[in-house]
Amino acid sequence: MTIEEQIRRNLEKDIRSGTLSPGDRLPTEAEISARYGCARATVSKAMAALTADGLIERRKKAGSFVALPSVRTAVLEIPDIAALILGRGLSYDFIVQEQQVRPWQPDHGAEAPLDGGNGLLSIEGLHMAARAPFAIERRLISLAQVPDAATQDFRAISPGSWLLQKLPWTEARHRITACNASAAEADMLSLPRQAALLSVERWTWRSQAGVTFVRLLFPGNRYDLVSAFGPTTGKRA
Amino acid sequence: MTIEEQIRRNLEKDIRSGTLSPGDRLPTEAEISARYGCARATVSKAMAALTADGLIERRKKAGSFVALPSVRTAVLEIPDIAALILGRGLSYDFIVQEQQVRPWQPDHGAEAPLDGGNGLLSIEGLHMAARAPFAIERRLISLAQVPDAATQDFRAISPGSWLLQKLPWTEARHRITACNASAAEADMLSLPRQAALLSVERWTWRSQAGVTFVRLLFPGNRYDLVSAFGPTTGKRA
DNA sequence: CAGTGGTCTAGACCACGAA
DNA sequence: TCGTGGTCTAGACCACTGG
Repeated sequence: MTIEEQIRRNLEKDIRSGTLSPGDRLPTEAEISARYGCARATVSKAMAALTADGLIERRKKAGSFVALPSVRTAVLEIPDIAALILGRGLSYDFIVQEQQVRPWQPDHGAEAPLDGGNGLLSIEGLHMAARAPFAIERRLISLAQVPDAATQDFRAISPGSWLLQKLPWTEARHRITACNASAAEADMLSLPRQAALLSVERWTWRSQAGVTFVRLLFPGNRYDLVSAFGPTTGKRA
Repeated sequence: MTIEEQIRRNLEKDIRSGTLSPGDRLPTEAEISARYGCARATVSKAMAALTADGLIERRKKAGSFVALPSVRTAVLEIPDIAALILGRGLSYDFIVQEQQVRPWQPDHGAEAPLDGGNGLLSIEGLHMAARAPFAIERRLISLAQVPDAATQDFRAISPGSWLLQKLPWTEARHRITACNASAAEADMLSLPRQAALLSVERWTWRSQAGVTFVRLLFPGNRYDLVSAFGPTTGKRA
């Protein structure tokens, strides 16, 4: 256990247990370094980590204080569907039901416009787990950003998996809602009419340019979004 | 702009833009410090930040490499409902519909058992926005962990808000699903039968002890969980 | 074995901002 | 003003692990 880790854990324990309450002042870096018999830089590193985690706030001249948790955050893991299904030991297939190039339309432009210069590839398909329908996918891909998509065969690999390896580092924004299945959607998923669906919408971009938009519809009771987390003040992404 | 920040941003730009691909080797700390004319500790700090953000992986003797993003994460903000509604400029009320102390039962014990030593306080209520129903809340509170809850009047303040200020630093786990409203739930929320509801379940604990479990039911189309985020390898909480 | 990151030191200077 | 955190330096030693 490094000295930095000792300092960080001791302070964190006092904060999480309530020994120190929001607003309480922590010792100065100089005081802590004296107590642990270490350099101030070591203390600084420990407290920087606590700041990054949103546990404390630091103000020059004033000192360090236990933060007031304002917004609770939950870190959801959004796995690639193919990987998720295969990870459960089930066979996976993606069935393309519609695939066509369309000119750009101000469809989902309000939230995060796609780069529509060369048109958009529109794909509708079905994710299958063990030959049974698992989720509906409706996707738009910017051909200006991903020209290769026009000639890619998405029967071999789902658009999500393909884009993930094609553009490894992207940023995204999610919107999660619930909706009732339309007649067609219910049929596709082998669900009763009006069944509750979990809708996950994702806008993805790279270097400020909109790359893809996708809406995934899951049977509401079959797919769980789960998170482990903690409260933060929202400092760190 | 600090030197550390320059180094971090330059590397991050190369990774996000694809100039550097997953698996590519980055320069050593010594090389970078020479190029920027700074101390190695400064480079180390910059690369430690990239590691924390999941952008790179570092192995002794081998070097630093662009990470392969495995799991996509989305950081959802889970606001306090009262704060959320008031923030929209609407009036907020919490209506308690049922409140009783019950002995511990192995209800939700499988996921994260509550500390049931002194029994559990069971609350069912309705969050109201502008006098209209907004969400159903069903909650269990451990009286062993929060004895004051037994005598608290939750007509003045919702259980969620009260617990938030009573136990500022807790940890939680969320589960998000969609379900069809039961007849009673539809009536409570003034929705048609079978309406799709967004269900947010939260287990909260503090210092390894289960504090509370809550299930919130929102009209699926009225409440959006939105996140801003990016891909990570899941290194940092 | 030897290169690499991980950690630490004892100092330094500076910018901020509360008193 | 001057205490505080923010940053940086030029070194050091060590642990790990790939070659």
